[in-house]
Amino acid sequence: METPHGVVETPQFMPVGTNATVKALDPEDLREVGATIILSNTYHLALRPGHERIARLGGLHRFMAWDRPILTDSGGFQVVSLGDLREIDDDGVTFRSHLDGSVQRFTPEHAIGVQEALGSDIAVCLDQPVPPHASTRAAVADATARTHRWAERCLEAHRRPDQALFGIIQGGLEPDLRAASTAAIAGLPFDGLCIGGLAGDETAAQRRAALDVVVPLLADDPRPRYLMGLGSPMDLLDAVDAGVDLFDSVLPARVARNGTLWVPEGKLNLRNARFLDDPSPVQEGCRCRLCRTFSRAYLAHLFRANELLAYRLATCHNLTFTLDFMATARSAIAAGTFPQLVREQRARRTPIDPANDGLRDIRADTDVPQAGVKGG
RNA sequence: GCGGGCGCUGAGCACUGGGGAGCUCAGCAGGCUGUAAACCUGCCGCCUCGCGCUGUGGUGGUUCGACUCCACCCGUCCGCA
Repeated sequence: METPHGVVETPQFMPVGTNATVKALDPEDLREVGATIILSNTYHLALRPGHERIARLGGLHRFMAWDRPILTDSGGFQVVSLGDLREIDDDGVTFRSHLDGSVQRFTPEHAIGVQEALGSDIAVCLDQPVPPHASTRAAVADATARTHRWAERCLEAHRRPDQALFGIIQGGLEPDLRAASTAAIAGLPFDGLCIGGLAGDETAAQRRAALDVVVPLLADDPRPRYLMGLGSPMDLLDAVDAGVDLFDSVLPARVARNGTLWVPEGKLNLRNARFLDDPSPVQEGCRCRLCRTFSRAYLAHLFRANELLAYRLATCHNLTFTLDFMATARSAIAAGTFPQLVREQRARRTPIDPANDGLRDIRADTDVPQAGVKGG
């Protein structure tokens, strides 16, 4: 995928930097973990520090000192995540700011204007995502139709020729609505196609079923397919297998800040007492700055002491793990061994909760041979 | 020696003449998927896990009823001598 700030190999994962920062990391860290493109957020930056200010300061890339590609989310997700603070009508969304309670009006045109001011490589349409389970079919149909109308308005409003614009497919878990939404959005001259409304509380099987509706309809479509919000390794692999090119998620970074570290054998909660005397690295052989230098015992100590370094080191590790995992997938695709990789990884999925992220706690896994997914 | 404060839980602390295992921290686990998330949830006296048992320093007293009020003692802290 080519952008003004560089080429992005796919399938690819985008770390999330909502407030013009991937929490706890600086751009040098981001390069080191292997990020080639990151996501930032229209809604948050419009409220603070303000998109006009960022434009005056030279645009988002210069502002945050990140010279690689940036995709900006439209604020559509905040329609869901700030559910208590907003009202939707056909023209747009009225938010009560989560920062100061002030009233904020978001329309498709405004979302595009903000993103053009930010100067992201890829802008995204304002949409109305539907949580998979909390919605009736009528509500899904309604939100999806509105998303389509807004998509056309976003296209109409979009001016910058140096900025790509992605449309968003909705349709919930209803196969016919998904299919209709795919046709509607793919029928418009977007540069890429987002698949929204997943990565929520649906099961892995339900998500796969939805993807198996969308992707075949795009079989001859060269545009990138971007599943919004997906982030756990096994979920990513399933979605790549289904034919998705691009992902983003707060999960690896948030989970890291909250003490959970991903390793090939499972997940480690570094706040657990059992790591306090563990001199081994979080992941043997990992190239990240945590594993190169520090022990599990040290990281466990940092978390207990609420030391800021814990967040940086843990985030570096989980993002390295995730991005290397994607690199492994790309290599396997290039080598024609991707189906084997998928089989291998599926075999490792925990039998207790197949819908979980496929990472099992290694306490229950010490006698199981490792399949060994290693990136880099 | 005199005066005063305080005594239950790993620590700190609240409320209370009638139903007390209440809060914060620490501790022990779990969760987190287009970030209102360095956050949230559960547990945190004991057991056989049931709305079960025990528990407010000690001894007396007042009261129908005392963790609560009174007296003395013990411990501890502060002030004065």
